[in-house]
Amino acid sequence: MSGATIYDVAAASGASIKSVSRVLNGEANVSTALRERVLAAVESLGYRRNMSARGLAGATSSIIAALVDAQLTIEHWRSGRGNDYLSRLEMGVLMEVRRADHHLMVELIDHASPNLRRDLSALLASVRPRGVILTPPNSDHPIVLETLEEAGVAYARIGPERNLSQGVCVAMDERQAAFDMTKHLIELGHRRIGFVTGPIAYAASQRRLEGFRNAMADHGLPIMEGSVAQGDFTFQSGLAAIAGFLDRNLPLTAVFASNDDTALGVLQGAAARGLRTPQDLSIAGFDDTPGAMFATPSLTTIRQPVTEMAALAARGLIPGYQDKDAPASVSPGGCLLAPYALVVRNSTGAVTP
Amino acid sequence: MSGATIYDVAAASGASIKSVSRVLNGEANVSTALRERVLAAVESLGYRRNMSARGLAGATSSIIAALVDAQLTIEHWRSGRGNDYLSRLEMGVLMEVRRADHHLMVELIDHASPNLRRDLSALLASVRPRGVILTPPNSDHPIVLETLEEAGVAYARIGPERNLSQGVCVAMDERQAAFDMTKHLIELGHRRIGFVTGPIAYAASQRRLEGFRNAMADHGLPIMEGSVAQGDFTFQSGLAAIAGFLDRNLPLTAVFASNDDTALGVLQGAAARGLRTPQDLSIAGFDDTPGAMFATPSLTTIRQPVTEMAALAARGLIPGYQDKDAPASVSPGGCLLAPYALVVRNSTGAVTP
DNA sequence: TTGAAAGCGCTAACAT
DNA sequence: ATGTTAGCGCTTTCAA
Repeated sequence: MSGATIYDVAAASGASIKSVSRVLNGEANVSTALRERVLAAVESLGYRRNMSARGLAGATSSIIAALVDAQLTIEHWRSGRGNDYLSRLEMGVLMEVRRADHHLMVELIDHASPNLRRDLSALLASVRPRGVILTPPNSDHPIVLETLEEAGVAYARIGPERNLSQGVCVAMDERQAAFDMTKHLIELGHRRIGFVTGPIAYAASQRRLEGFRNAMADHGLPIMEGSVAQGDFTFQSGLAAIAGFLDRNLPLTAVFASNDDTALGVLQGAAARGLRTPQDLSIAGFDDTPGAMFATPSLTTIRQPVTEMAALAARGLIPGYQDKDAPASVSPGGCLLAPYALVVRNSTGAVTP
Repeated sequence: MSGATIYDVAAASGASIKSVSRVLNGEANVSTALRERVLAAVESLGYRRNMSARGLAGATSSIIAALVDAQLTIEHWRSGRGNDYLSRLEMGVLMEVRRADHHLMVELIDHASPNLRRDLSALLASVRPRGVILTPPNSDHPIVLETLEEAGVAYARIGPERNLSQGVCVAMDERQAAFDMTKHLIELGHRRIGFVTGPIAYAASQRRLEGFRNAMADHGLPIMEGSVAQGDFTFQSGLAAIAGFLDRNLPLTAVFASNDDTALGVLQGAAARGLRTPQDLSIAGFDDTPGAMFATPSLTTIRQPVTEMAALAARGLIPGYQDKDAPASVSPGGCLLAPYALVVRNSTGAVTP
């Protein structure tokens, strides 16, 4: 039952193992009759291809590896901040992978290690994954990309910054999303809007800032001196940013933070200084992490389509799965674009004069 | 470089492939001289055993599979609640797995599917994992356990309820933790404490309630009529529970919810009715999810050692790794026990008469 | 203590 | 359109 091999299927269906293999892999040149006999045998024997044997005989295994940054992950874990990004990513990969009889493997890689190249190529040699999924900031890591190229392993990059045509590129329109959020605030009557950036190392930080700037410019609004604070995607940096704004008596009516953790920091910092949200200060975030929904007030934010991006990535890595569903839209650079959403909750409101 | 095989290592060290294999697997009967020559060759060639070949030739692969419940996971994802449990679990497995040259695979299984047995045994036949990690409620799922036994695959159960000696059992002392939290509230002067339970399907729900009851009894405190509300681990059920308490004018000074999501619901519901926390109502949770830290006020809770439990589970599944570190404590039932922690934050305070 | 040889269950060339 | 055969890189007998 559980130990049926391709030979058993061949025997039961009166075909050769090669024909069985053809059917299983959806190759051409199989008569309908044979295909059906084979499929029937597969079903009745409960046959499943042995993953190890496939991996050993073929050029790659049936594994999609998510390369997760060790430092970042451990830091997330230590801080108690959680890692919502990772679980949403996995969700997307898992949904695709199961349909194609593939598997998800999670691997930690340390992008700052001096042994990065050695460790990564050892991993690739040992596992020989069908494809690898890279998340920021590894999506743009030169050594990682180089090692992958050398090993001839297919890879998908989520939210990459440069050389968008290298590998499968999947992204969301960060700039447009930040533009939309800023526009949302402006339409609520806000004119003096503060912004808290993300860390410089992340390409997304820059895009989000651009979207903010563009929206302000498009509506003829100036960006006040000192109203753009440098943050680093942490709660702490949100606390620091709002403290800075208030200490300098900037007459802001809204603050747009580059991610939710930061926005939550702004929210708490503002509350600590006696400001009510949204009456005295509207606050917007970016990402739509779980905390956004449960905050008081709940946070207006951009839902980042992590799951959808991961699904597109996985689909792009598994041959024969690209276009089974509606084709995704594509950016000028050639990236597959997943749709974000502006989620309006209770932390933003009309400006009260 | 990346394609070195065991034959290359054998040639470079002047040994047979069997000797190389012996060294790699830490088997006995290898002279020190030979071992060192082999190790040197391994190092200089950058050799790593091919995962697929190992899996094909041996009885099991070098994969630890985390069996994640599909329904639960998809539901978490849909609701935007996040899945902190999963990422903490993976963290623990990943830390152990890399030291033993093993890998983490994440698989979705649907515990409510009529095809559960078939799907699971197909998975096991295909992957042949070194071991499988089960989380609640699958830790006690009879079909899952049966299928695993039949397939002869080792498994670890996290937080199981029954037959604790079956498989590797890993847990925390839920009852004692709930006892400690209740005691914390009592020591702050609270005498009228409400409790919100978890879903009946979870063994932990019952344990936590017992801990609460025991602590109340130990301190000679009665449990007021109607002060134990049925919840289901969701934010909504917290909202409902506090609404129920308040509608019936129960003079509670504190509420202990069975998990953080529920506690956050209680917190928000209480605030909506004009109660300040902790001045008017102290609120305690359980789990220490990311939301607990960022809530306003931040939530007093029990830090569930998910990562540590997962690490113990992984260690228990990889032969030769059991006792490399300090041995874990063991419960009467034979479970490995990971240490929880009472995290006192700002949602609990002394009762104000 | 060491080694030779036989598979594990597939895929991939190469027939037919 | 179908089948034969030779590996893939290990672990596992079995010998020496």
